[in-house]
Order: sequence, then structure tokens, then C-alpha cells
Amino acid sequence: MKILLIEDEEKAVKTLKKGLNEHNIDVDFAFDGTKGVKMALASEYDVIVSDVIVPGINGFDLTKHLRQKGIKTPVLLLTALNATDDKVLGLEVGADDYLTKPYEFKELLARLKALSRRGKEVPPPKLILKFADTEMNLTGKEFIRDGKKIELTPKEFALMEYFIRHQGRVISKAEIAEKVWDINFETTSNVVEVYVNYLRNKVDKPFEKKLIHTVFGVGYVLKDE
Amino acid sequence: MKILLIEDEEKAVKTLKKGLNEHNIDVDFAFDGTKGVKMALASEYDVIVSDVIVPGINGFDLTKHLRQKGIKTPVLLLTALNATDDKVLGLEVGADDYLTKPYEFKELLARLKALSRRGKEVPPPKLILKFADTEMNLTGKEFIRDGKKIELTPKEFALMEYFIRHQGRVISKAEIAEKVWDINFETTSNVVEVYVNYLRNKVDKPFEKKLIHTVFGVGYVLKDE
DNA sequence: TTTATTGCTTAGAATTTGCTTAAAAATGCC
DNA sequence: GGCATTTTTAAGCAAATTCTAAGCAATAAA
Repeated sequence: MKILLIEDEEKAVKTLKKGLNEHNIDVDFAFDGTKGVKMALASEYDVIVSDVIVPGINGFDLTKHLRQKGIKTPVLLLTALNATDDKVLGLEVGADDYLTKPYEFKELLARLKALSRRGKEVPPPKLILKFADTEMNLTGKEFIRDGKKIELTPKEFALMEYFIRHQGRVISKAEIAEKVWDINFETTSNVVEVYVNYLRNKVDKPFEKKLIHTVFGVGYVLKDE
Repeated sequence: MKILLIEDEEKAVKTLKKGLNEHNIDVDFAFDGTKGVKMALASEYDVIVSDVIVPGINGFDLTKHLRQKGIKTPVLLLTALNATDDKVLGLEVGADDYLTKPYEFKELLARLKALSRRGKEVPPPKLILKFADTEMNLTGKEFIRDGKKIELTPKEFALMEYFIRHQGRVISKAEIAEKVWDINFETTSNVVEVYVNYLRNKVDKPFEKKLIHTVFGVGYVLKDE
């Protein structure tokens, strides 16, 4: 196992490093948050352990930062405070566990093992929908056509997903409004048309084959013709 | 959207209710499983969210119970950290999704939306009318003769549908005007004639056999002769 | 054969429906 | 709170459909 330790008390680092090494755990360390973020981005760790109060970026912000960058490595925060609010904040921010000082080395070890196991858990099954030469990753919100990634906004993505889930069937604008926009009443809005237009610009225009077809007076169909 | 939340931690309920309400989601809640089942049977929800460990009936048994009663509302179970076995059991029992605590509110929201959408999906019954060598798909507004697809405008389609539904019977122009155009009074308009002409051009002209026949002074018949 | 009636065909005017664009409003992020 | 992005609204334009009207063709009765 390999962990990243972010801690500014030199003595603590030394003790921990020694203790952990004895249990076959490699330890990289950083003395401040800024350095810590850089290291976390640079290499893969099983767990990141950070004191909440360190120079530069503090533990909370560090966690937030990493999560925003898409780093999902489990984070264990260490703090002297036993404030419940801090714990809540820590978890909100994306940390996975919390340990208040002073703690027993055994406890730290146990949690590290648990977190490491968790990090290695098989990621939840990737939900992927496919249609013609397109592919959409529902968990990653990624849409690809002909190998090229296409950036879609959330609404565009939801609309495309609805199309793919009902490929080959003609879908009325009212149905789309209801299922994708949650509009249950008659509406004069033309959002659906606007978004179909947006989708076409991104998904169809750059390609030879068109996938979204209009059925006049009825709605739209997604088909490969 | 309206969900049922079964959770015994009062604080969690409060937080969730507030957060969900902000996203336009109505929340009913029950503090124990027994009450939860009763409520689920009494009203319709888009999604049921239940902690696995609640007083009375637990999340698994609750799901099983509801499924036995024929309730198909999607169920999202909340389980404690690292309980991989729980996941498997939950899904076997008929739950639709699981979320391990601690979870991000965003994630919960995303899954609720996904589940709500799934619950509302109803496989559309394909309505197809057939006559002679023609076939019409009422949901897709597709008309086919002799394997060849023929594009019809909405009015043309409606007229053809009326013909097929009354195949073999002589239909007066007044009847067509009333049933297809919603014209209930005497009219001097010749729309019906015009549209029969349009239909003939598309449906009969390119083929040997004619299907639409004029009965002079009376009306039209659809027959295969 | 003539004539009145009924039906057919056609062009284009009127209407409806869909597309596109820009800007305003709302949302989310630092 | 300001900024960037996303979503919605609104209006004008384009395309397709629907309808009207007029002339022509077919039919039936005289």
C-alpha cells in the first residue's frame, strides 16, 4: 500500500512513517497543502492522509480541490478538534473518514486498511448506452460520436439520453417536454425545438449521416438512415 | 416529483427534506419500516428511499414486501459504509439502486432523477393496422405499401387511417368531412376530394392495383380488387 | 346529343409547424 | 458578489401542409 501524508509536524511525520513502514505501507509526504495537491495529482495513492491544519491549502480545501479534479482517492482527515461541525464539513467536502488527535496508531492502521479496500472496490458498473456510431457514458456524462468526444450540457445530455433510450420510435414534443423537462401541462414554449437544434448542431451537423429526424406534425425519431 | 423517505435519524430526515424540497421534490417520510410499507401502499410515489437499518421492517424486507404486493415503484436503499454483501442482497430482493453512506447529496439527487425516469417508462404498445399489401404504424405515423415506405402528411395519414378502419364499406364525403375534418355542417368545400386525390397519387398511382374506388354519387370504398 | 351534375386536377394563397438566432434569465462556480 | 455557462424566452424566418377556387373530365338523365 502506498499513501500520501500531508502533515507539517516533522516529528509526527517521522513517527508515522516509521510505524507504517513496519506494516508494509509506503509513505510519501508533503509539509504543506499546496505541495500535497501537486503530489496527489502527480501520482496514484491508495489513501491520502492530511492534517486539517497545515500551511498553504488546508485539509478541507485540499479535499475539495482534488474531488473537483476528479481524483477519487480516499481522503482521511486528521484534526485536533473534536467538533462535529468539522466532521460534517469534512464529509461534505468529499473526505471519506475523519480521525481526531490524539488517536491510537492501531486505529489509524485499521482505517487506512478499510479505506484502501474501499478505494479498490470495483467501481459501480459503467452505464453505457450505444446507438449507431455513438456512445454515451451515463456515469461520466460523456458523449462520443465516431470516436470524437462531444461536449454536451446537462439538458442536452438528458435529451440525447432520452432519444437513445427510445431509438427508432417517434417521440412527440409533448412527451419530451414531460419526460425530460417535467412539464406536464400544455405549453407554448419551444424549448424542445431549441434543444433539438442545439443537439443537431453538435451531434449531426459535423457528420455525414444524420441521426435526429423530424416527423412533421408528430415529433422526432432517432434512427440511422 | 414525490418520494417516500424511510429513515429513523431525525436529523438526517430534516436535512434531506430541506435539500430535496429545494429541488422541487416533495418528501413524505416514515420513521420505521412498518409505517413505510403502509404509506407506500396508500399513495403513489415516484421513488421510495429507505435506510436499510430502520426500526420495524428493514429495508430489504420492505422492498420484498412491496414487490409481493405488486408495487413497482423504484426503491433506493441506503446502506452503511463498505457493506458489499448488503448491496448484493438489496438488488436481489428487488431494490433498484443503492447508495453507501456517506454519500454526496448531488449523487442522491442524480440517482433519484434517474430512478424516477425509469419508473415512468412504459413500453409503448405498437399499434399497427393492415390492409391488403399496406401497413400503417399508428405510433410512428409510417405508411408502407408493398414494402415501400410512403411519406404521408398528417391529414393524409388520418384519411388513410379512416379508410383502412372502414375498409370494404362505402363512405360518404359528408362522413369523411365529419370524422376526419370535424366539419359537422353542410359544406361547399372540396377538401375531401382534394385529399382523396393526394392519397391516390401517393398510394395508388405508383402501383398496379388500385385500392381507393369512387362510388359515383355516394362516396368512396377501400377495397382490394 | 345535350345538359346538369358530380367528381378530378391543379395552382397558389393562407395557415400551420418547425427552425434559427439573439438576448434575457437563471444557475453554478470561484 | 461577479463571472461564465446553461437554460429559457421571444421573435422572425423558412418550410411544409392545408385549403380554396377555378377549370376540366366523367357520368347520368333528358
